[in-house]
Amino acid sequence: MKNPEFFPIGIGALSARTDCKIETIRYYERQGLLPDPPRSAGGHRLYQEDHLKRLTFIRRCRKLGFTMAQIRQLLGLVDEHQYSCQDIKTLTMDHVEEIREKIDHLKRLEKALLQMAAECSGDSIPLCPVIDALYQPLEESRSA
Amino acid sequence: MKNPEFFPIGIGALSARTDCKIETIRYYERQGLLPDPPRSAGGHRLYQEDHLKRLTFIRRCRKLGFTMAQIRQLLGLVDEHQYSCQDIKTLTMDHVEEIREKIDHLKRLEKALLQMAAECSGDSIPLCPVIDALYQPLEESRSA
DNA sequence: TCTATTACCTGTACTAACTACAGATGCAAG
DNA sequence: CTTGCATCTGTAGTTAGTACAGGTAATAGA
Repeated sequence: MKNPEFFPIGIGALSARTDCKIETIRYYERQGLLPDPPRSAGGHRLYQEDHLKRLTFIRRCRKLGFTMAQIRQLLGLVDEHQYSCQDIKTLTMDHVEEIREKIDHLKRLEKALLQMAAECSGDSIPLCPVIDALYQPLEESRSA
Repeated sequence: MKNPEFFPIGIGALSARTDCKIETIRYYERQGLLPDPPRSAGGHRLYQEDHLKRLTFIRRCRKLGFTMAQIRQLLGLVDEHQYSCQDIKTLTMDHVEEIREKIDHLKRLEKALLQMAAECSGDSIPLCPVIDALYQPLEESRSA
């Protein structure tokens, strides 16, 4: 047993166990991703194991790059007990497609920057083909 | 001549020529990337060719993924007439490095998602290894 | 039991890079 | 002169949180 602590736990303990800041937990609650937990007499949030699991799920999805809207969708399916493996796979592969597009885009940027930098002499003179290229009008892309 | 229009031009014309929304132009002005232009008697902004060039520069940098802070730095060098080719090359290659890190990160996400999705049967049963994996506690990453 | 120290509470404002709107004018053509 | 588009200012919204300020709750030690 790594954590010999018992439920319910406070927001601080939940934060420590999920690598999620306290403010972020309250933020997820406001956004409706986490249910409002019961409170102590004094108004402190008291969390059960279900909350821990759900927050773990949310955090892992975020680390995988899902947006909060996508997580909301995933949680919606799970909450309704209406999801099928196919649904989840579809959402996952949609997300993979988005990631691939981002990778493509970044690779194109990298290429363009490297091409410009390759023309730099590296001299200390106050003229630079990069600056030149960036200043050219939009319609024609600097004909050598 | 594609645009037989003469300076000074209004913000709408500048917007059309730079593929940059009017609100964005005003935003750049507030942020200090574009100098405050002279105004007409009634308070409308009047732009000269210098503004067009500078905005073109800013937009091109943004399309290449530079942040506004980085653009501010580039423009600072240019404005002071103190930049050298080496300075620009350094800034450019720093940015390339950031892009490479983003690509790496996205590739890792893609891999993780594909691994999870590969375990999906695609059946319509309400159980899914993806959901399973996402719900597992943080410390141990689901030992098969 | 008193007190000191955490832990936690709400509410607001900030981040980046815009976008969108409301409500009031300016300007140019017919 | 009026119509209608262009432009003006100022504010609020977007994403996914973070960072306070100012106050109360819970707890540990004396």
